[in-house]
Amino acid sequence: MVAISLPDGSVRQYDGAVTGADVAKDIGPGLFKAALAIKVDGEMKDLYTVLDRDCTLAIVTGKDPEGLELLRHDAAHVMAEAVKELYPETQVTIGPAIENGFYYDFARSTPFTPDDLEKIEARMREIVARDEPIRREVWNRDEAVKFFDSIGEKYKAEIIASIPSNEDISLYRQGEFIDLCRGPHLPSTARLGNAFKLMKVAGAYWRGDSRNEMLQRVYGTAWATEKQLKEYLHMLEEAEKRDHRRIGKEMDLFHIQEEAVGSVFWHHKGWTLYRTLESYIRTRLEKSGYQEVRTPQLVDRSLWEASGHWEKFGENMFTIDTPDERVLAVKPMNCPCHVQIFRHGLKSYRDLPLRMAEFGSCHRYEPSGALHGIMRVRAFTQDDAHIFCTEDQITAETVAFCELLKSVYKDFGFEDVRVKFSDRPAVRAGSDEVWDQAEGALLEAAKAAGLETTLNPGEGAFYGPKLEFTLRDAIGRDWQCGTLQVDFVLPERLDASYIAPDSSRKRPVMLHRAILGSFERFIGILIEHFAGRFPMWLAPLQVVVATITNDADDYAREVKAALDAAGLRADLDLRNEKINLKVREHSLAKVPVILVVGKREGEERTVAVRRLGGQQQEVLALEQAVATLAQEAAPPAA
RNA sequence: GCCCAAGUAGCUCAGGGGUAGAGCAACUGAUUCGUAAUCAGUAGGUCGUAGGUUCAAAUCCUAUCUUGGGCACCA
Repeated sequence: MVAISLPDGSVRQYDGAVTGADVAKDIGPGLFKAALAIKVDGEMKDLYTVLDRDCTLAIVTGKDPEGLELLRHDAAHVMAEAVKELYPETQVTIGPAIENGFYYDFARSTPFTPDDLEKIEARMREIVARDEPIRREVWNRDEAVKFFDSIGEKYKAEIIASIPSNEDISLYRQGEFIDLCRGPHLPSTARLGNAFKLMKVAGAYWRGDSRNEMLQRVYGTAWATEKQLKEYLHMLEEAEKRDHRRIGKEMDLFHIQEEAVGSVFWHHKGWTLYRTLESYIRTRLEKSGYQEVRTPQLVDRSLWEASGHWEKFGENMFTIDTPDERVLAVKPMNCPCHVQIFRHGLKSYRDLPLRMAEFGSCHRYEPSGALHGIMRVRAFTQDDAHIFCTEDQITAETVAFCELLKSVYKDFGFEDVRVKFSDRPAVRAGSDEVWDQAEGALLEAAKAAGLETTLNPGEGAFYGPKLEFTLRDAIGRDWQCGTLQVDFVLPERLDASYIAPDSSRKRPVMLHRAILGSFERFIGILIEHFAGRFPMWLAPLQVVVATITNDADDYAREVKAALDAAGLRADLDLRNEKINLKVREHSLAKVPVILVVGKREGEERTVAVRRLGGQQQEVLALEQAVATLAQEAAPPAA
């Protein structure tokens, strides 16, 4: 007897061993049809796994997250099968499920064309229609290596060869195609359905190493239903509409051109946004006990040699040979310069913690392929600061920083921030005791600040662990903005010290920290986050006064003057055009407020307030409207 | 840096060996009009750059730059 407990609490008894498929069929033909796999005692298994002892069982369908992942994984396998049928000389490598879809890396001398993608996709649908059973086989490792070698799949053979030789491995066979895979898989190719689409081809290095050969990666998306697929494609279209590069152009915020690759030309509107952001964060820093400084752009190589940047970061630095035969570097970071200010004059423990902030303009020679709009550039400005403190102060300073960061993000409407904790890398400076303390303090402080962190093992800086705060852009890409790094190394290398209570000289600890990250990236994220419809306080142009007829011109000028006097960023539209056109144009330009004035408003000294996206207007007395708008336009920190 | 794709009017895009096209924007004129497109007319381009093939190149070839999507990178 085999007793199988189902998620609803019921138990089914069977005389002997059954498969998951039998149980599903037993429960109902609808469920059997939808069944993709099973979960036995919490573990994902093939639908046709034999159940010969008591267990808990859940039938997994496309509605379950695990089922969807399975579906995507199978889509990758079906794609590989299609490719092998169409282009037998191609070697297969790996093909996992990823967020929203899947990919498969192929090795072949000629790259796939967009045309090939269509053919592959069509063949995939044929394979689905063929309804090929997908079955698991267990092989001996060495035989599997031999087998894949014999059919010319040297990448597969290499993967299997890296598995310990005493382990058996599982292969999955569907039609003529056989692939190494841990599984589980769908029972047959028909279960994949047709809610998938191949998206793009891209190069990808074998085993993710740029020293290896480049493979052809084909990306696809796959869903449980056609409706979900459609929704996803629609979401991508919407995301494209809020791409910061598109909106930056539409709203006349900035541009980038060939002669200054990786650097932003800020137009007046974009620069207004930039200045608003800068002034906001400056106020926040001042209120949090930071001192703002300004350090040089060009610094002699000797300082970078002393700090270690010349050796560790040299490839990313712009350098200049001067007529007097010196070599200067355009600063890629502010930290060494900040240490110079710290070193200037004797510091006492009473001066600590010393929080030194700079809106430091930095240049880094980023690889050409890394550049991306204004999100990843070669010239950028950080809201950078270094906190010089004692080891005892690390926790308190970290908590205070996290609080400040959360509060700043909240002011922009970012509530769900991903935080990664990067711990000690293999190559590092400092003793294990120091690392224990630094990591412990950082983790404890993150917890105290109410942050949930995911571990990013071995990704810390060579001088200390770090917290990375990431925000997600319109199309799901994560961008690191804020950071906090604990550094015991630079104070040592650049000989920073303070006088302790016992009048001995001690090394301070440096906390490198940024909230926005870079203004360029953060503004890019803001543009996408708000789709260009900025809240009043950030909007480059806050109010447009639009007239209905020229009779209202004089009054409109008065209204504009009142707005100017209240410190609002306002424009005047006196053109001889219909109000419909004016409303349309300023709405498309995403101006938060349009004040419509006609003859009536002039006589009554009122304005008709029309808010972006709103259908109705509100008629207010001029003074009242200006006061209300001025209040709305105040930055959160003021 | 590597793989693929794309660069045509201010913007969005069509054209694919035989004198360069559309819509919107711009400009000119008319229209003075109550909340997302008033009408008419005019002007606008070394087809990314440099070579080559050809009687003839935006179109084919080569190189190069830039952009986009990935990969690698991101102290």
